[in-house]
Amino acid sequence: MNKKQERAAGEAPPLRPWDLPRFRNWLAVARVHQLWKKVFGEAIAPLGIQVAHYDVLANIAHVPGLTQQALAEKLLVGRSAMSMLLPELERRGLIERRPDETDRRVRRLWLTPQGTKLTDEAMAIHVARLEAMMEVLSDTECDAVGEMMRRIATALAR
Amino acid sequence: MNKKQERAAGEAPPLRPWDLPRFRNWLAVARVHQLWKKVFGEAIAPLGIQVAHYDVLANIAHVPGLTQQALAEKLLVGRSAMSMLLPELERRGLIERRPDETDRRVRRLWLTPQGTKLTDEAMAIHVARLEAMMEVLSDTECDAVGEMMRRIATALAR
DNA sequence: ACGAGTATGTTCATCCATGAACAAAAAGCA
DNA sequence: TGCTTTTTGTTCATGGATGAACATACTCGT
Repeated sequence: MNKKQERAAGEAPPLRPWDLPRFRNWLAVARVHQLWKKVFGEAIAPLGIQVAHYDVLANIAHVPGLTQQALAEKLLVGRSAMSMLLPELERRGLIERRPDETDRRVRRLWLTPQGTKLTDEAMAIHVARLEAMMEVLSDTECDAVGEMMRRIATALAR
Repeated sequence: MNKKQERAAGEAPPLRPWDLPRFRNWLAVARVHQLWKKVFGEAIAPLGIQVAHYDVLANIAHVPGLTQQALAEKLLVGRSAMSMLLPELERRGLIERRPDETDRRVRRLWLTPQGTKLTDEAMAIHVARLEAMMEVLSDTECDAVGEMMRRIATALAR
């Protein structure tokens, strides 16, 4: 007997994502990503910052003198989000926005000593938690995941 | 010569996430997830729904009669988010909220015929896009990713 | 059966992110 | 040089998600 409900002739049965093995696998990816954001957010909350703040600080630490535009692209958010977020970090003395010397439109981002200190602490928490999470994968497994994800990313951004 | 900046003796050099291979690999995971959400959101926009709506509809299609609580847990959001979202879907005639017969607190969720039709269309788009995205992985590769992600998820939810 | 504790759903104030509209500055082009 | 187009950043109205406080209803232990 057919487990599916009756359906008029010629009408294709609806495709359900849960029927596909690929979907179940993708679901696991999405779930891990969501869980990580929650776990990491709670881990850095004691420092008085949120994940969005950390992403900004860490990227400035990685590429000092970044422009707001470049930062927004890295973070896959709109420029306006930076215009809302950065003044807060500046007010708290964590970052500095200095005008570019040749292009008067752009404001380049730098960490203050205080911001550097906080970012170092946050990054330490970050790497510790990340290592703990990825501990269940061997190095080769982890690299394999990264390689496949990069393959997917380039396919998606076509 | 040491590329790192001078540092007082006894002070550990700060750990930067970008130094770790595992971080680069994880970054690829996060990037793919963000990209997917954007791409899929644009794909179902013509149907007049957003990803959050789709997640609700698809989960009701998968488990008809779901409670709001169970749905919120599946989606990793708070119960209040459902209280805000579901009335809108009900107003548009896509879902129905019927009280449970024995427990008068819970409201169980069902798709209307109209909602079923829309969800079928959305799920078709979903699986098509998903297959297109995962096309660059072989079946065994895809399964391997899923298995590793499930391993990480259980480690995270400890 | 009674009361304390627990579970479900709603409301509300608040916070973030978005995207359109805008101003200022730079780049391209005749 | 002038004029248009593009780029960078800001402002603002909007919408979505959150978590605390609340009301209602169920459960468990006695």
